[in-house]
Amino acid sequence: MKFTEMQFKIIDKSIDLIAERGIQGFTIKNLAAKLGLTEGAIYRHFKSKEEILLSIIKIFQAEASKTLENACSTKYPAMEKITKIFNHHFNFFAEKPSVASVIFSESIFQNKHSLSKEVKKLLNMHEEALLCIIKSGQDSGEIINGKIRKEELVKIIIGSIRYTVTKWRLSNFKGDIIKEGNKLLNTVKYILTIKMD
Amino acid sequence: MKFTEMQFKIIDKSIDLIAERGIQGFTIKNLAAKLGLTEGAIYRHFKSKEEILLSIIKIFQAEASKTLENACSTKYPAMEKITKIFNHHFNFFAEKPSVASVIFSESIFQNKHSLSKEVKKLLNMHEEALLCIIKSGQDSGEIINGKIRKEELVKIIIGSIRYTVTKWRLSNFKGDIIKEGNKLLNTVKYILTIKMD
Amino acid sequence: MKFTEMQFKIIDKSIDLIAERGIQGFTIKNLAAKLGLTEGAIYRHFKSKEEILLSIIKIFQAEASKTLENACSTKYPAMEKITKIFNHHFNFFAEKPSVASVIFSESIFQNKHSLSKEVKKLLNMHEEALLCIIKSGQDSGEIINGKIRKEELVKIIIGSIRYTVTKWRLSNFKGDIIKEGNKLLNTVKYILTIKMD
Amino acid sequence: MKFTEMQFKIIDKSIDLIAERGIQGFTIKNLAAKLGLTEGAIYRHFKSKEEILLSIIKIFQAEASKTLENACSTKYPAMEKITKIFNHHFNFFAEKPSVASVIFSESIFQNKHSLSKEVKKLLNMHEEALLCIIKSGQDSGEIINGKIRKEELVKIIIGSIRYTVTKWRLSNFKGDIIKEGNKLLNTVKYILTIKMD
DNA sequence: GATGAATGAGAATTCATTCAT
DNA sequence: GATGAATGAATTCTCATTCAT
Repeated sequence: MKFTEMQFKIIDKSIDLIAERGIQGFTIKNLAAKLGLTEGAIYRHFKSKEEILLSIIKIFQAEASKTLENACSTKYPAMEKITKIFNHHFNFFAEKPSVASVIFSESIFQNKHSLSKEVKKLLNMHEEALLCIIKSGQDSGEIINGKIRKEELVKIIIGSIRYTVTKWRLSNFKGDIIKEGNKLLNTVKYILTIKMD
Repeated sequence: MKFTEMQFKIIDKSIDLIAERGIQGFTIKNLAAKLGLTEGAIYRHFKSKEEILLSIIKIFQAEASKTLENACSTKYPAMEKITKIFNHHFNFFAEKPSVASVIFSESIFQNKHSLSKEVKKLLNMHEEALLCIIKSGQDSGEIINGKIRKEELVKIIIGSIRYTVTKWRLSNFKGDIIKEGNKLLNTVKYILTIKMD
Repeated sequence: MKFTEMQFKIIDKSIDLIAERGIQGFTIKNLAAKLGLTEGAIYRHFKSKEEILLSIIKIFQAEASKTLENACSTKYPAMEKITKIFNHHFNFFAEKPSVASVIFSESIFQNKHSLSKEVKKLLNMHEEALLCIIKSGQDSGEIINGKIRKEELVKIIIGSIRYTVTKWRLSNFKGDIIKEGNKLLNTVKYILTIKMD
Repeated sequence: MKFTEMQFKIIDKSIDLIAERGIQGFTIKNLAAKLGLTEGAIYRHFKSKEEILLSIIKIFQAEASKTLENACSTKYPAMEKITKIFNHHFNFFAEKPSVASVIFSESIFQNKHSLSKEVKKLLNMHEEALLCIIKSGQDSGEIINGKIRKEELVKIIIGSIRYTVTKWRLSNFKGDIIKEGNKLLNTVKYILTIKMD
């Protein structure tokens, strides 16, 4: 997946546009206006609108794999790894709120099979990374909560992150999302390390 | 908010249609076909497409308020209340998977301010009910986890429910969502009742 | 041309509606709303929308022929007859401004041949009556202006009345149209009676 | 108000279309057919149907101001100016009968406030030019009719022109409108120069 | 690479009219 | 007489895409 500079620009503006006006506002006309181009020009860089959407997901995937790839294999303590993931995500959203608007809106990509397939892949990447981290933490004795299955922990972690960001988005990005992320991180850490009776 | 029989039918088919084909597939033409009517006929029952979407949210709200209204005021134990909410939701989704496709897809309604306003209201209703239940549980000593702020608990509970359902939807409703709900419920119960050190 | 009470009511409201919203706002739906009826009900009284328009012209024609019929045959002085016509018209418009909006808007009826034919008839009725009056006035020596052909006088009289009313309408019926009518009448009288050199 | 060549073409055909079939026949579909284009193509040149109508009036205004602008300021005799105006208008209508169908049909533009506002402006332009000419003629002694107020003279002149053209239009442009215009001009000249007693 | 114009399909909505009740 | 629901055609406008220049 190599993109030209112009393609990156188009993807970027597409994300902004979707964030602002929803999938229904994501039209070639609107996109061209945002880019200061004519509609035809966009087709020099992408052969269809669907390909732009696909590229958005691919970018997200690439971004995610950069962060997650070594998530499990490295030897850092599990808690440190989780902290890193939290920080990375919330910092990223704080910097690019429009991404936050798009990345958790799977319904946007629901239309075409080719798109929703990739969305699922993206979701699974995160799940697997988290699962692996938790497992390694359990193995090392760092995560001592044994009553809760790791699959449930993953649901809770990903779910609460998603919901926190979704709420932030629905409030038009009011409030400090990084602070919110930290609060959530502490809670998650606490849950992961509570002693069994 | 009183709806005629026909309006209910239209709303119902609209939810199905959105579930199947996304908002982009939610066209008056498709809807009319699903209803076995002509396009014009729909406008005798709703004055615009937006009004149909609004009505969907209103129905969700009405449904929610029926379940949540007494959530806090009644004297049942908090755990019982939470169990009830979990059961109600997951049973509902199991019965009407298309609702699950729509209700957590806020981006569908992002287009128009009038719609997103109502979506936020719906979200807040659930938050407030849960907050109230947790608070009452904490007051009664039932929920003994004092280290975690109730706002964080709410995020975790709602977030994990939403994510569980979202995943189920993305898998095309494969698997037993009720069983998934129960597993999640147990985890949540466990988290709520862990002793502090 | 006999109309039932309800038909009169429909015609009346139709004129109002056209006056308010133009021909394009003259829809069965709007008309039904104005009448406090359903759309279907109107078809009990008129078999088509075109028939309503036709009836409007017929009413205008009937009204006109009542005023003009004896215009020429009676023995009153020409000036008195003209005064009467002026007064009658301007009083009528003052009372029913919406008629003023419709009666000089031939383009409204331009659509269908059956309509525009009747409009022409209405116009001719007025022309002939005036022509006849002027001729009788010239014969009796009352109208002494011999340099101007009576056809030109008719154009001037009808044209200036129409224009006066059109301007009044475009100003949203502001100002005293009866006073305007009197000023115009005096001018016309003056023109009709100026001595040749 | 600069128009592209294509915009001019569209405006031109729009005038023709309205002349032929009334505003109710002035549909984008009909217009596109007349232009040999698809409906969508029109929207590359005008952003709405209303904008086309607005442009028609603007063109009329521009045309009028070209003719009227110097109407008063130049030093030619008043009669000559009036003659010029008459000739210009009647020649124009003779050449483009469809314009005659549209320009005096204010009710066509009655629908939208933005349109009727401009129609009034157009009317006022003509009134003011004529008023100014008559005043200058009275000052110079050329127009010696002192008994008739200049406002009434304007009504008579404009009204009779309008009516003459309207009748010609209703007769489907039969007869020689230029000859009609000349007859009217002579009459007007006569009225303007009759001696007071 | 980009523009401007065009296309053809399809969007939401409105319309006059019909008809069973 | 009137209602409410429906129809089918038409309306304005938008869309993704194409292509000559």
